Amino acid sequence: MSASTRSGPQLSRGEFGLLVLGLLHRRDMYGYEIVAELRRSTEGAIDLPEGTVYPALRRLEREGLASGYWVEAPGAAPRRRYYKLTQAGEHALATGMDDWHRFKVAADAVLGQ
Amino acid sequence: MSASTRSGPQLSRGEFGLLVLGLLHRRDMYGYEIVAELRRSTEGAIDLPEGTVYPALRRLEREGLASGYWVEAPGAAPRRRYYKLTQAGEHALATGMDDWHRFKVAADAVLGQ
DNA sequence: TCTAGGTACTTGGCAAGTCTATGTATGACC
DNA sequence: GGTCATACATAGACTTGCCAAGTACCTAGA
Repeated sequence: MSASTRSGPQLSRGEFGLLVLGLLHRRDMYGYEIVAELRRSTEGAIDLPEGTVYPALRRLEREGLASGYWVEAPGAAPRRRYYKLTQAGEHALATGMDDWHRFKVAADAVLGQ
Repeated sequence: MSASTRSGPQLSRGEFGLLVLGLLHRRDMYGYEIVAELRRSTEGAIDLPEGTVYPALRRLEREGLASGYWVEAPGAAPRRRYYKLTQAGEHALATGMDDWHRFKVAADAVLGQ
C-alpha cells in the first residue's frame, strides 16, 4: 500500500464545467451561445469546441446542476436548448470557485508566481 | 463542420505535468520527493498520488521534456530515479506558464474574478 | 524476532473528460 | 443553386487521473 488518504476533488477535471456554470450564473444560455461567448469574452484564450460544450451541458443536467428547456427561436431558426442553473448548481459554482481559487494560488506558488 | 480552427493546447490538460516541470526547474528531483514537496509547499491543496506522478514523469521523459537517471540512495535505502529538465522541457515550461497565465486571466474573467 | 511503518518505484485497469470529425436541419443571402 | 451561419448531436479515439495492489529494503520498537 501507499499514498495517504486523499481529500477533495483535484480540479482540472471538470474545470470547463465550472466555466459553464459561471456563464449560466449570469443568465440562461444555450450551447452555441456559450461557445461564442466564451471565445468572445476571453479573446480566444478559451475556445471550446461544440464537442466539449454539449457533453458538458448534458453532464451538468444529468447531475442536477442545470436544467434545460427548449425555446423556439425567433423567425424560424433552429430551436435552442437553454440551460438554467439550479440551486444545486449555484452551490456547486460557489464550491468550485473556492477550489479554483485554492488551486490557482497553490499552482502559482509551485510555478514561482 | 463547425468551430473555427483551434489554436494551442487548452491547458487543464497536462496541468499537472506543468507543475512537475515547475518543480524540476528549481532542481532535479525524484518522484517520491515530488509528491511530498507538492503536498508540503501547497499545504495540501495539491496532493497528487503516486499513481499520478510516476506516470506523469514517464510521460515527460517519453516526450523528451525531462531525462531520468538512477541514483543509489545513501545508506541502503531504495535507489531513486531523479529527473532533470531538458532544454525542450525548459521551453515547454515557459510556453506552459504563458498558457497557464492566459487561462487563469480568462477563467477569472468568466467567473467574475 | 516479529511487526509496523517509512522510503521508493511500478503497474493494471477503470472512469472520465476533451477533441476531432461528421452529421442533421433550417434560413438568409448572392 | 451554392454557400454561409445558426444550432444541436454523437461516435470514436485519445489522454489523464487515480485507486489499488505489489515489490523491496531499512529502521525502530516491543
